[in-house]
Amino acid sequence: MKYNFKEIEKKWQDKWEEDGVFRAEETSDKPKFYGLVEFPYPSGAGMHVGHIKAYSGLEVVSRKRRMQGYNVLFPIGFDAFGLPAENYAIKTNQHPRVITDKNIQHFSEQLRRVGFSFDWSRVVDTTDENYYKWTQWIFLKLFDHGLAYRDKTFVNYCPSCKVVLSNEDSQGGKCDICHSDIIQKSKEVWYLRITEYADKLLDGLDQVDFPENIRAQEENWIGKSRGAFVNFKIDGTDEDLRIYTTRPDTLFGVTFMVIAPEHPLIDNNTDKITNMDAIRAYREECQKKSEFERVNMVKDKTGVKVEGLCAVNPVNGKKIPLFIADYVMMGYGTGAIMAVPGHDQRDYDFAKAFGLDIIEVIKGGDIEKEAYTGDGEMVNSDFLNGYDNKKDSIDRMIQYLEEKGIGEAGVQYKMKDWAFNRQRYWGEPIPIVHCPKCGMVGVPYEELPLRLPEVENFKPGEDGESPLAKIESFVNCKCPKCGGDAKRETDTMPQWAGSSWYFLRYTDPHNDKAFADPEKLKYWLPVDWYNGGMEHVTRHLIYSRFWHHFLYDIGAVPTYEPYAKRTAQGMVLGADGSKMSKSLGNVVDPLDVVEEFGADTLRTYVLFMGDYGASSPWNESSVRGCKRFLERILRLSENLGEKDDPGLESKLHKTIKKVTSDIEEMKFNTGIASMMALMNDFEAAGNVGKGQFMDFLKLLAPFAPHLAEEIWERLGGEGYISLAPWPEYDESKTIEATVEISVQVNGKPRDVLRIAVDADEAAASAAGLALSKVQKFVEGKRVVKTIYRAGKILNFVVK
RNA sequence: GCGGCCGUGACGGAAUUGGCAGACGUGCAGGAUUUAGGUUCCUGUGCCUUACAGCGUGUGGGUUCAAAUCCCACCGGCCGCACCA
Repeated sequence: MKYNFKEIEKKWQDKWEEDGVFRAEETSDKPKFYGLVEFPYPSGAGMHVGHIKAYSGLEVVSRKRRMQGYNVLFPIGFDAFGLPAENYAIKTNQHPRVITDKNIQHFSEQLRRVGFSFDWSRVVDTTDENYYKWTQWIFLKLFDHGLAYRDKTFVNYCPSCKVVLSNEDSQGGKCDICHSDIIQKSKEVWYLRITEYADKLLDGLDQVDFPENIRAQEENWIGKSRGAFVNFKIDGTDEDLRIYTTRPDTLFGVTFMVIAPEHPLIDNNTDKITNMDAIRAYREECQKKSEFERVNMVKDKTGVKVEGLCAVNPVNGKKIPLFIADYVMMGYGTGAIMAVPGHDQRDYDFAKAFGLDIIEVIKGGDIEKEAYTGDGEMVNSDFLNGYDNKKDSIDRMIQYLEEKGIGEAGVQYKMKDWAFNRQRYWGEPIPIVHCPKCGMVGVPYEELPLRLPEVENFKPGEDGESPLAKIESFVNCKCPKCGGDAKRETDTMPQWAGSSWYFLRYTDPHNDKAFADPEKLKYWLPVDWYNGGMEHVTRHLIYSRFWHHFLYDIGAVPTYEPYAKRTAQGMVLGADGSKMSKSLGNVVDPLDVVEEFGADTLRTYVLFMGDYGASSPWNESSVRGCKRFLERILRLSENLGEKDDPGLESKLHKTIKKVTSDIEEMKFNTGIASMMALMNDFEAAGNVGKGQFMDFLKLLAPFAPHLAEEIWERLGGEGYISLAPWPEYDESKTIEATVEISVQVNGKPRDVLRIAVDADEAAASAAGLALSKVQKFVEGKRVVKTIYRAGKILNFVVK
């Protein structure tokens, strides 16, 4: 019979839907499995084959777990707030709601046609007011606990999108949405105090199963360092210049100090500084430079000496010059450093450029040539002389600083507080009222959701002002506290708000009394396995862990960490090996593949194409190869024997074992390969039993479920194969009675020997020596040693 | 600079407690069936060879009976962060 995948796929998708086959059970005695994939942003472009690969991994795991008797929650939803929909709305003069609904519908249809086993009764949409009500609720909780605040500082601003971006959203100085250059702008915006959770976010990594690269990337992003704060006196003033250093051991090597161009020390001492003109000129230069040149990472050190002020090294009373330079950032530490040119390459470069002293305080390098950043014995360092810099000197120095009251141990983080705002329409309104009398007041919880008002024009204001600011009926309100006239906050939340807690909502998506029933949270959490993209590690993943830790602290969720295990899929590249993009014209539309080859082929191919965690290029011939595999299965199903072939028994059991473990390890490619190999054996044997074949079919079911259901039904299988018990393997049957082992002479393979797995050395050795190909190399020589590993190898060492 | 990782046929990729390198798929070559084939089936396919042998996992060393796998040095590539004090 012809492989009519269109008919088969439609038929089973409809049946699954009708019977609610993939609905998670509310109460169950089964063990639970919560598998989570990153819900998509429903763009106008529709789904990408990358989405298919991203979801197929846990799709297969979830299907297998169902067959293994788990109560599985495998949900899907839509992260639908965001700029693309809004920009499209502006362009086409439609409401973002209309566009978003259309896109969600389109995405849902595509996902259904691939046959994903999502529980469609639990779909969440972050733009639904019944959902964002709770996003606002969590924000208010953060606000009530002092973790949401406003501050006027320099912010990352995208002039093209006209929005303020967080550090996470402007990595590399580029806007994450449109890739324009980011500029620094002084503006008062909302922040979430994620830095308060830096240590908890680090500690939590010890409780979860994250791969090393993800863990390292998060640690790196949080960027914790240990060191000391030291106060340097500014000569002739009563001001202290406070610095942070990770190298208090080198304090005797300080020969100058550098502060960031924006450092307030300058503005506080304009009367004493004698070269303010030069300093102002340099400050301007730096502001202009930051956009273009900082991306290119200029190595040349520039700066200006601050004339009229000088600093005093607190450990030896030496007067040292002070500079402003843009290699020191206002945003890290205290915006000021002690410069140790002998042992820091940047300070060294600066010292060379400005002709400053370089003192060696650690032996081991040649400071005539370059800074020595290694470890060694202290010199020129008074009470530290002779000690090891690392082992003893850091602690001794910190102790000294603390005793004298001139400094103390401290830690710093690279991570900054989360700039939490967008000056746009299509986002959750921030539920805060600005009252002239009471200050910032949260919208009362019972008044949530604070709905997005209808507006005529979604365009943002020229100076980064939200479109909501123009809606007087929205802006003007009464203060919830005092009842007086007040104004609403008009910024909306960033894209990442809704996704920071969506996995909680899936446990109880229709609850209108709470974001989820505590009992249901207790049952389903933590997410057992979360798969998503590497690009979200320093954004969504860290943000949602932060929210979850906070919710845990206020008793709103039962687990400290939200995700027990995290994995990441690799990208699907274009056939030319480059990233799929419209401009390169190498984009593959998953629906085209479904039309031409079928959903089962697509699903099998995206998992077969390579290592799941790695990127690999699309290859249509290989897609065809996967389809051939499925066709062969269908053909063989029409030609089965009633009795099982005993010769295939061990091959079948080996394959069951392999596929069972490969799915858990996300080694889908080798799992599929082993099923292909079994099919080859089946065809070669020619008399596969129906029972054997049906076991094989169950292995196939998570990958190609439509075809598996169809054949299952034709063969008289009971119920849905999707819910049939996963085949068990018998360990004893995976071991064949005889094996082929390599027979080597001096480590070189010379022949193979079929022998009983448990043959002893004497028997193996005798049989091995009898082989003519082995004889040839042993003849006339003396066997000095025989190495035999049962079932693996036989090696004769001869002389 | 810091952190994570990789280097295997024409291609995607297997093989990692060290034990027959190249599973599986693609591609290619030859053959069969077919009016025809982006069908199906069979055979072959790391390199050099008629064969035997020899050589082969980025390069050079090392450990070992045995190395794609472990160690050292180097070369090349990918990803993330980055003048982070």
